[in-house]
Amino acid sequence: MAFTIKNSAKNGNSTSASNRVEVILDAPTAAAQVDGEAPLTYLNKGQYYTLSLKDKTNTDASITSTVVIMFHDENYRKVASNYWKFWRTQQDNPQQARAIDIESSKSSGVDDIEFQYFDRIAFKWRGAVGANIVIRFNCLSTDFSRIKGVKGIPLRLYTESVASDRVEKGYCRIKLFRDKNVRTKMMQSISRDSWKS
Amino acid sequence: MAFTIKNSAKNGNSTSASNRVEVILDAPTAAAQVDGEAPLTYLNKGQYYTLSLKDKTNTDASITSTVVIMFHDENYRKVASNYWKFWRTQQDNPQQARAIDIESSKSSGVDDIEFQYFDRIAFKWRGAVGANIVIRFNCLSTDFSRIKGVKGIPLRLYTESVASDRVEKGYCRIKLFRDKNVRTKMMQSISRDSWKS
DNA sequence: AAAACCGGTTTC
DNA sequence: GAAACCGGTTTT
Repeated sequence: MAFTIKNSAKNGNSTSASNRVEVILDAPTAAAQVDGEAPLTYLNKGQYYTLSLKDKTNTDASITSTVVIMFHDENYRKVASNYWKFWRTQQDNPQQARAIDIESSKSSGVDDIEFQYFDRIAFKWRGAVGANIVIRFNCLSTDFSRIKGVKGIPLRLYTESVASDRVEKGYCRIKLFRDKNVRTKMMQSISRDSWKS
Repeated sequence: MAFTIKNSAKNGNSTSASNRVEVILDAPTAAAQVDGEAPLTYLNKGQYYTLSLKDKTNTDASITSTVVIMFHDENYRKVASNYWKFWRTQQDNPQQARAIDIESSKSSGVDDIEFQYFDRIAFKWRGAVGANIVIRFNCLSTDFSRIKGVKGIPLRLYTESVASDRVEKGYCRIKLFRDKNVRTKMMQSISRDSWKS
């Protein structure tokens, strides 16, 4: 029952009119709401999700991509280091805690995976082949405060791909929940094209 | 709309059949439930409550009483220090954090108030006069775990009074909530005699 | 897997 | 002050 959130052609501040790299988050249980804001995809902490990358031009070149988990709202991003610092203290092993992980054995088409930072994964792939990475998140949208009973903070799954000296950016607005299962409570409708460039 | 929870004659392991010291918790908004367990009184963190002490024999002697906030269940009391240690780390000033406080200016008939420990108050009063102490709790029943969504731990308001070389003990099962207002949600019935000796 | 529970928070 | 919201937890 997989369903995909596609990289839409809708453009933000990119210099080119169309995107060469297409990113798709395969979120089996995700749904999206419209609050008048960006669509929201619900994901579960610890669960595996596949992120597919394709070069629409099929050029046989090496592309370097970085996948980052960050706060969606600008106000939160301004003081992100404080939130992550708090998150870190709540983890079992603050030193080696990672907010996002890649499952190499389930991923394909990727090379030179780097875990330089706790909040991102960098890797290379070939445009003619494409890449499928299986990722997992180790944080909850409610992990950034000890206050009980409050709404979780919307996060952003952000990608940056460098192909032929050109940088393409894209992101998806997500919320991370605790449940291992589908969070049926708030499932409402299925939306596409929530991946923005 | 004050209502009182009286020190019942019901006896546990006291050596005497009746109690000389009567303790009454004046809990304006409290209610009690019967789970087949001890009655439970709901209190609000930060709110003032009056505890009255009387010498039923009206003897004009000095009585030393101690009021303690502790865990009601034995299993929790066994590892109480761990819970309180955690609670302490969550407080603004772990060093001088107190779980229970007395408002001296509103209290009457008390002398030599001692704050030797964070979880108790000791003081002297005269049997012929009685004492009214106004106390306040600085902890929540949910403060002993960072897990969100779980039930709060039942606590115990415990008193120990020394009069004429005789020690009288009593307690009341309570739960401390956040609300500054009445927690009408779970108010069900009014019960008396929930103060056990 | 679904529904109820829990209690702090927010809204009305 | 009452009711709805929120999401982690527990129960069924």
